[in-house]
Amino acid sequence: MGIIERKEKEKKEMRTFILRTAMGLFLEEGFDKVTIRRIAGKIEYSPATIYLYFKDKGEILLALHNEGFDKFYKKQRTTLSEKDPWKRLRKHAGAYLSFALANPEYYQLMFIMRVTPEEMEKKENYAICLRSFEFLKDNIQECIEAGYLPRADVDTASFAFWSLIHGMASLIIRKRVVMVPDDYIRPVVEQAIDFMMDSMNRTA
Amino acid sequence: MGIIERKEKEKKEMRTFILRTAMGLFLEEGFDKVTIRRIAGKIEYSPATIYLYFKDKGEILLALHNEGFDKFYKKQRTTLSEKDPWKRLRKHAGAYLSFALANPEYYQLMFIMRVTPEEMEKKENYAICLRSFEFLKDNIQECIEAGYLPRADVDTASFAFWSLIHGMASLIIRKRVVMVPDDYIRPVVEQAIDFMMDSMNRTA
Amino acid sequence: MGIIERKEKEKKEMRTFILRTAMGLFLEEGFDKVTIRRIAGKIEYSPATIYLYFKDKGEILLALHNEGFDKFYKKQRTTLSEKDPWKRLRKHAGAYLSFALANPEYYQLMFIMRVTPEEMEKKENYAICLRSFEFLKDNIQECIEAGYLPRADVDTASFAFWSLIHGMASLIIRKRVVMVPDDYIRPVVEQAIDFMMDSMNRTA
Amino acid sequence: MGIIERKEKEKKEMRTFILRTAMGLFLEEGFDKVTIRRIAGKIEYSPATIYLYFKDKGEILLALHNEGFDKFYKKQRTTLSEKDPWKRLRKHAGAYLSFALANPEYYQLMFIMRVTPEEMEKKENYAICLRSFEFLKDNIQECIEAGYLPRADVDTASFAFWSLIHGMASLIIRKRVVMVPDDYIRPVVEQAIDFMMDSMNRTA
DNA sequence: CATGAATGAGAGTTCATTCAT
DNA sequence: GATGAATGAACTCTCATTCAT
Repeated sequence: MGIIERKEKEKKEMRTFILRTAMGLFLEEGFDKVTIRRIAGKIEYSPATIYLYFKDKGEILLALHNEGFDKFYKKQRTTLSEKDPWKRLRKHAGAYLSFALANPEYYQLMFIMRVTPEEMEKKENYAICLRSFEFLKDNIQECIEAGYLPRADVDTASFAFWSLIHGMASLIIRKRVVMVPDDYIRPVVEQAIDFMMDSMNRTA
Repeated sequence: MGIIERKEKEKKEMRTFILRTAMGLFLEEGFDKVTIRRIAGKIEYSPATIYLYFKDKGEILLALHNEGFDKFYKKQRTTLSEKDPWKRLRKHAGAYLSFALANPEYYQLMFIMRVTPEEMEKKENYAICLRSFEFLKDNIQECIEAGYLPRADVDTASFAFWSLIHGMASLIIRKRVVMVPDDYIRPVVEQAIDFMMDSMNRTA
Repeated sequence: MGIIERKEKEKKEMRTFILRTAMGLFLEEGFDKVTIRRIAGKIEYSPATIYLYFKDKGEILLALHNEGFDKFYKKQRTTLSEKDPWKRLRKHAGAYLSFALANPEYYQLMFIMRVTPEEMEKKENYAICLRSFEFLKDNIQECIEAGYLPRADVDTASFAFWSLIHGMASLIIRKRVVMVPDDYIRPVVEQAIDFMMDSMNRTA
Repeated sequence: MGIIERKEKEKKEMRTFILRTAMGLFLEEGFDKVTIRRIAGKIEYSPATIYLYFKDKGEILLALHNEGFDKFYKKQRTTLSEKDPWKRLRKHAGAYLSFALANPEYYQLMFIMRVTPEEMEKKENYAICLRSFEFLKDNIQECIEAGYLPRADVDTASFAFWSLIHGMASLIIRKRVVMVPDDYIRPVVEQAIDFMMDSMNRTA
């Protein structure tokens, strides 16, 4: 079935093309400049064409959202090179923030944007999100097993840890850290992580 | 001049009425349904009337933003009844989250919404934001002075603490805590705070 | 009837105040920024107050139009100091253009702005306009009688002369003389007048 | 590609349709009744449709402005059939006024309307205007070379001549020639031209 | 005399989406 | 598969004007 396969491949390529363009707009002009018309204009197709590849605008955003989680998960997995779970967790925190600050548009789609009840109540949509959370939780579980984080409950610690780093990421992305000049933000972040992790690790 | 006073009062009431209505729309339908027309429609006035009370849409949002910070600051100050700084900090965290979860629309305007460079980056606008942060910082400074949080730097600890609680609040408001059923969220939050605070407090 | 007189005087003063303010807006911000609201705002009265002194916006513009003609007529009469009718006509041309270029807003109201059929079909409105035209015509009549402008018909010559200077004034005011840099316009104007007048005066 | 051609033709026709409608409104109701909505209403399309053919309102006005200059230039060139430059100049004056009085809306756009600094002061926009002026200037240059207009400077004479005929045209269009009944205006105009041209031509 | 309050009408513009071709 | 053409429904905002007080 070479023909069918090729057709499918072409369809995928077009979808990718559209997504790349949408992302470009996102980056260059901000969220509310991502409109069907603008995407169509940029790829030099008609707006109607977009609808051959995506049901509606929401589907485009969802695809980007999922794409973001894929990229993110890949980034998370790079921490696996570190064998010591505690050091790995530290690395994880750094990688999380690097991802968020380097890809703020993805990060917004993934963790900040309002989700409509319908969209996100479907399991298939947040499964991808859970996968990343589970990855973090596994790391924390290992830390507990290795004796770091004495007395910590894995669910509680995971939620707390995630909240901490998401809190930093989202405050920075949404420009609420007005008390720190832009150039100093990264060191401040690192210190905050170190402080919190030192605190949590009673064995230190 | 009773008349003048009454007129002023009425004007204020109308402003309040508009703000309340905007807030209602915010809650019921989400941010981008908050339009001048819809507000006008809901209060059964003409759109033009809104402009008698507010310069433009930005002014309405800014007013709500500031209103939010006022309410928030009041809530923060209720913690002052607790004299022990460490217990007060714990109370502070609880109050923060209570405010955020009880007033998610305010919270979004205050800490989550994208800010346009011009409008909200003016010092007069984030002064009100800084005031709340300073309040937290003072609490943490007192904790340090009282011997809690040994070796913590006040700026680092303040940023970390804020990030932690903002992280929880914003993940919940934006419905990203899919792994916890709604009814269990509050206890999970409390446990996470306890876990983190216990960790930080080496004297415990 | 001192009271009635004073009342009338006050009414006139207010009208004048409004007109001055309207003219100021005209000058500073251009024609379409002259709105009832803006005038009211500038004089720190309510828009409704304006309507106590003027029937509607048209009446304000008409008043300014007439005011312009008064100023203009005064300027025209300054040429009377010149006894030789030909020299006086030359002076007249210069004075006309000086007025137009120094008071472009008045000039627009007087000679360029579209007039609604109703407004201008009333004799009382263009009587003031005719007066100025008659003044020019008288000057030209005297030129003819003095032997300048041989064979010229006074009506034809008056219309031609007026057209010439109005043409220059309006082209300049409406920025159509793109081939001449702003600084050179006045000399070009003077040369054009001299050229035309020399031509017309066969006795020269 | 017959299809593409036809599509292009249809697009052009629609643009023309819109322009014609705008022009109709201009004539019937005056400049400030020319709104996107009214145009749309008249052609029984939605306002949004207009934007498929024109970027914005300015583009429509600019198109009409340029269209006017094209028509005008064509009219100017009809004078070339006259070989004697002096007779041709006389014909030019007549053609100018005929154009202005037969197409007052075009004339207003071209020579009377206020131009916004940005839009119309761009060279590409007044190039078309200069072309027409140059055509007049060439005619006058030839007159000078042929011995008419002795001692006239070509720039001065061109500006003076243009001012004269524009003066007549704009005074008539803007209804300032209240001293002449409408039916007599054309003859008055012709006499004025004759008078002025006779005057200028010392060889007569 | 003055005005606060209100509005109907309307401006230009943009969007997601549809559908016949 | 692709699109040109179209639109309904919004949007923010401004204006001249009215009228009860």
